Amino acid sequence: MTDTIFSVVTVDVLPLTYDPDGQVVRYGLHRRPAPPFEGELALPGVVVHSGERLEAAARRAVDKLHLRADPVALGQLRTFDEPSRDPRGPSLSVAMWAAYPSLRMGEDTGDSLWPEIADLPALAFDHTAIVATTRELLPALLWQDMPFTRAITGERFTATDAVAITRQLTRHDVHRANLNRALARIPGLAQAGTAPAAGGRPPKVWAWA
Amino acid sequence: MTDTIFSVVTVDVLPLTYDPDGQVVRYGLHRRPAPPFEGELALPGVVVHSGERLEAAARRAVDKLHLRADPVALGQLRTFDEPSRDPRGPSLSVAMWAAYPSLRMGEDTGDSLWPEIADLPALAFDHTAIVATTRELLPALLWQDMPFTRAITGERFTATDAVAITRQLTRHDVHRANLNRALARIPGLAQAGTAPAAGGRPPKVWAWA
DNA sequence: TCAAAAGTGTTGGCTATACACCCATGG
DNA sequence: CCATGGGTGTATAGCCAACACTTTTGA
Repeated sequence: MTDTIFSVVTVDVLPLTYDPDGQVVRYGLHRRPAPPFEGELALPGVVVHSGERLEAAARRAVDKLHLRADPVALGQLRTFDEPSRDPRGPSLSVAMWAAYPSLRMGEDTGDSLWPEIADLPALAFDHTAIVATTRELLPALLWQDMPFTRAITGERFTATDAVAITRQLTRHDVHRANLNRALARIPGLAQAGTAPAAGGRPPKVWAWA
Repeated sequence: MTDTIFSVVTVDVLPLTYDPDGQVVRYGLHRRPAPPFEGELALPGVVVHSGERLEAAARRAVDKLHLRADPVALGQLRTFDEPSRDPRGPSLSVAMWAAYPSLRMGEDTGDSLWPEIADLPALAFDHTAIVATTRELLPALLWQDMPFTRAITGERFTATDAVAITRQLTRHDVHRANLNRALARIPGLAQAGTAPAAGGRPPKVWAWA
């Protein structure tokens, strides 16, 4: 083996989900069961097998979260190449997003951890930097990349959900009225009645075609 | 060697340059000197060494163009993972852009080929698809990603150059007046007199800080 | 009937677009 | 002094942010 010619490539996944109860966008972590960084928090990642598709590797990676649910959609973010990112030796890491249907925290999430997207604890490897960098890419995807958006929102969502998702991913406020008008211009999105509300006017429901 | 754990990773580079004489944006190709695809046109690419930075690999790759000039700036585009993209076996390819100062065609380009960005001949490997996909990412970089933009335009450029670059990268028309106003709002860009013209009013010169 | 939550309407400002017109140069 | 190419000004439309106001529900 000419060891300079073969590389270790990992896929590190940013699992995302929107929790409509708390109206919070969260990302998934697990505690590493083995060295290096045993016991520390990390994004789910695997070494990519030769010939394996990145999406297939990402699906293997998220198995580490031990969820019953599967990601609805996956996509590429960017590739990290800092040679010292893994103490075991040089590796490349392709960062990908994986959007899940809404998960009931605790009940559906097992031993995985789901901090809010605004929170960033210290993580294993260079995962703190990966989260910091890649979550800045998400505003460009929301309401622009439809597979991503549709997977995050789910098939039906209220205008209030849309406001919450937008505010958390873009980190600045949106006005409900203006967002509703923006949603009306998105092809494939249509109004579908209203949703029951707790103590207020029932919000508009948007549904994907 | 556990052959499923190590991957072949290549960097394939989209070398870009703006030719102010013809006012054309071009990308660089070379004829492959060896199998596979011997004699066919291809993007310059190399196998990434273990522990090598992607930018370093990209700089090695563009050596295949045999240019005297070096790229002014480089950046990542996306990663291609189709397993059959190379007949020698599965590999990943990280596509990167590399922006060159303006090159006099023929004189500065040696045996490399520089088609206009709108042209896409049949290329070796999956390079036709790589060019087709990645050139769609360039409109998002122009006038947004300053290292990219500055490297493409060079330190000084006329308003006419700006129109030509924009039209070719975005594939739709811009009006000179409006583009000039947009440029005026870009931090770091300032007017710097005018350039000699051939048979018309001398165009405004823009210069980077 | 009130508070809470959300929809609707309206305004002002900004940006984009298109066009008309004016200006500087070379021949 | 004319053709050429480029700058400048302006009108219009569209979009966006902000805010006031109205509507719908549950208590």
